[in-house]
Formats: sequence, structure tokens, C-alpha cells
Amino acid sequence: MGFSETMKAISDPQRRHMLTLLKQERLSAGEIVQHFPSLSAATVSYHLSLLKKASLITESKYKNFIYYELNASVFEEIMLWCAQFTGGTDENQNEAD
Amino acid sequence: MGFSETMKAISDPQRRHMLTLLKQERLSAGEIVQHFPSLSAATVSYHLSLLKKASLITESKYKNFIYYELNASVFEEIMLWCAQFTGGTDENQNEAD
DNA sequence: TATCTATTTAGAATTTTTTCGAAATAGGAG
DNA sequence: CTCCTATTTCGAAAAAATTCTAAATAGATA
Repeated sequence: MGFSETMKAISDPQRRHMLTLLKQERLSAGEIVQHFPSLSAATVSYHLSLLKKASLITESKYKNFIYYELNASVFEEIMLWCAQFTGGTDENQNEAD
Repeated sequence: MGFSETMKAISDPQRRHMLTLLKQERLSAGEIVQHFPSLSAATVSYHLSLLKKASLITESKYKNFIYYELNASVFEEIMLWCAQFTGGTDENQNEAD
């Protein structure tokens, strides 16, 4: 929740990579960890928690796994923010910043 | 230059505020400083340098002023990146991350 | 030239973010 | 119940970003 939190979350290359992975299919924490050989499970967990706080992903538990899934809707909010600068179609200037 | 640099640059609320100011009209460094009563001129200069490195703004000198101006085109790149997640119209997956 | 104004750069201090290993939690399997 | 597997949380260390003051730069004006 909160635009700033979202922008902070996607500002990191590793977190963006996680989002890209989740674009294809939902994955368990462990499966995501396997895509980051240079990071510990604890660190990946930390990044996932930031993405979750930013509503960019959701989690659901099954057995002793935690599956993560993309929440695509937040990206529309970012696109809307960008649009105001690109001589955008609609001239919204409501939000913060 | 570089998507990561751009995303980092816009991840900060104060820098986003600077972009919003420059959306209306070009401003000198000093005029921008006046909009940030809690920051020193040096700090604002630091933020402007990050925005410039990210190609989000351009600078031009006149007398002993430096004017900053928005470069709107970069925002289209960000929107394109976002679009890949929103069941986007075109299914590009070229770039990094 | 000497000085004033606008701005940046340098160096150091502070704050925030990222990272790890170890311990905690939680649920499944034997 | 005991052990194993998946994952997170904790506490501390390391790295990166932000901020400041003071000094440097550059151009304008007297």
C-alpha cells in the first residue's frame, strides 16, 4: 500500500527479476530462491516481504510451502503516474508527488 | 542511461516531486531549491544529478544559472516495462529483468 | 581586477537498505 | 511424539544512499 512503497519495491533489479519470474507462473519461496544462487533464502524472503508489502505479489500457503503470485493491477497505477509526463492522454494530477 | 538507474531515480519521493515541478515549466536549480525548504542546495543538486544521469531531465546554462527541463520520453520506457505485467497489449520480454 | 551570485563538488557523518548465519515457526512424514 | 523440510524472523555486519558544511567553480557586475 502506498505509491512510494511500490516504487521503492520495483527500484531493485533483483526484485524486478522476481516479478518477471512470477509473471509466468506462481512459485514457492524455495523455487524462487533457486533462481538466485548468490542470495541466501533469508535474503530472498526479505525481498519477497517488500514486494508483498507493496501489494505487488500475494502469498498463499499449501502444506509447508508458501506460494507467491503476481498482482498485476498495481502496475496500472504506475503507468498512470508515468502518463502524466508523456503529454498523457488524460491530465490527472491528483496523487502524491 | 540504463533502466535500473532510471527506476532508482524515480523511487525517491523528493525526486518525483522535482519531476512534477518540471512538468509545468523549466526551472533553475535555485528555483527548485526553494520548493524544498528542508533540504540544502547541495542536496538538491545531488538529486538533480541523479535525475540527469537517468536521462529524466536535461540541463542548459544561461548566465550563471542552470536550467533543468523534463525529458518525458523516458517515461514511455517505464510504461512499456509495466505493460508486460498487465496482460499487456504486446507481449514484449526483450529488456533486462 | 575584485567581488558577488548561482551552483556544484568534496569529504565526512548519518540513515537506510541489503545481507547473512543462527534461531524460531509451522506443518508433514515416519 | 520425533524428526525433517520449507520458510521466516532476529540481530548484527556490510554496503549504499542521503545529507550537511565548507570549499571550489564559473560567470556577471562594478
